[in-house]
Amino acid sequence: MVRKNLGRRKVEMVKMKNRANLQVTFSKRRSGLFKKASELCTLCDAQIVIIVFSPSGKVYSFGHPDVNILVDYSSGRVSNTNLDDINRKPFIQLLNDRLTGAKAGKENAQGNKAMLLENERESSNNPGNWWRNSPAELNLSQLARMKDALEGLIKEVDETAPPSPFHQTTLTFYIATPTTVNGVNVFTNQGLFEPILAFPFGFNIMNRTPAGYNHSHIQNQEFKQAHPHHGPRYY
Amino acid sequence: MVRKNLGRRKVEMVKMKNRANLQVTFSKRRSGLFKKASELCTLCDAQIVIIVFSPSGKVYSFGHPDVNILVDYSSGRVSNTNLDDINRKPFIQLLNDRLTGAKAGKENAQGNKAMLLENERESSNNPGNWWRNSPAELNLSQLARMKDALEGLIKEVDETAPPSPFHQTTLTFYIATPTTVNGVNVFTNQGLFEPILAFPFGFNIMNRTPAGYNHSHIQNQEFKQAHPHHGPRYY
DNA sequence: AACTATTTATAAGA
DNA sequence: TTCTTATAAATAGTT
Repeated sequence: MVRKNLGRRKVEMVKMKNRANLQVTFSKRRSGLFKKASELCTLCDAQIVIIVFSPSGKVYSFGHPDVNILVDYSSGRVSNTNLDDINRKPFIQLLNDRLTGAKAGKENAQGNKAMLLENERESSNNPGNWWRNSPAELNLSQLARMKDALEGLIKEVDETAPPSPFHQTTLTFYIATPTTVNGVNVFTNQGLFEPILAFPFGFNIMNRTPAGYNHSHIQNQEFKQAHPHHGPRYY
Repeated sequence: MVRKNLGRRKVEMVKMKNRANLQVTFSKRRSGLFKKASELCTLCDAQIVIIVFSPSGKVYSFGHPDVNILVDYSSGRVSNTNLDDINRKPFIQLLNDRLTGAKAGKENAQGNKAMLLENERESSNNPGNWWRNSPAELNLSQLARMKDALEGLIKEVDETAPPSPFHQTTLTFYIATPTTVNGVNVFTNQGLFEPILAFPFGFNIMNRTPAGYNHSHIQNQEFKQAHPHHGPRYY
């Protein structure tokens, strides 16, 4: 009987020449890498961050429990893995607080940021705070509002922060993309709009799959028309 | 004939209960993860950063071409992958310049940092600048000096930087560990002492395998006596 | 750290 | 892309 298929073949560890093959291999192996990371997190209770730049400059990331861990360790106490430790309120949480305050102010026309910050814990349980819900619950309108909120936060930070070699005006936000690839839950970012890094990293927020939407959604013609700014590749 | 070995067995995707098993699985799979990343870099010309926190709080990292890429992208132009772009001199390079100057000043008792900074390019070719050599060429005495230099840099940054919510006084440095695990060249960090992140990240530099030394070296009794600050596990 | 029987990943081809 | 298949590679449990 004749073999239909030669099967997997050994591949030499050098840069692939065939561009089409390289693209497909990149995609498969990136997926495999993230799956391995996911398994390591699950089996061994590890916390992992991965950032991958494709040769064409696209950015892919994996984070568990979420990419915010990079910042949560800013206290210098790596061994402290208790993310709920209130004494270790990280930089990013402060940013998110401000975003919460700013956004709530807009929404409710109350505008008292200080008060809203104090009430942060309560307000996070407020159903009006849609941006704290799971990504799957967001619709396109909400995404647009979230983008506004993020841009407002970036502007606010720019205007507030003093000049310093340590300060950069660009903040990068990562919108969690709970995508399922090959039936595997690969991306484990739980946050809704967690920055990858507090330090500027700079890729365009709108080149990501919006939270709550996966690849299939984006392939949808209706989505494409509503979101022409989205490029051809999303995760 | 009797089987010597039951072979690999399927494992349920939940946190492992047995602590000893978890530790060995963590080690094996982390190694595998880094190998996969290394292959993806080689085959597809990708650039990857991985940071892994073990459940016990230890930190392991992988970076190709080096972890500095996180900072090199601070210009916000992710698509520009040309690390040699002289117009995009990153934050970390500035830090390294200062370290170069400070160290050279100490070494040569000349102390004119500004001048040394201007001469940075030349001086990097100076055989006296041992810290620019490949990690394999470093000995323990040099490592100790490097540690001093790094600590000096951190102090200098602390004293110079203005207070800001964006500034933290802790800088974290990663000493490249060109370790070979199971015959696989897993760590590809080329830099000698590249920070993982410009943003504070804070794990103790001396909990890493010193550059130029691998696991076997560290197991050595002589090394242990010279470096009691090194914990039981090094990569 | 080594050993194998297995599971898992994946290169090609469709 | 996504599916299939045969093979390469990773690894769980053992020693």
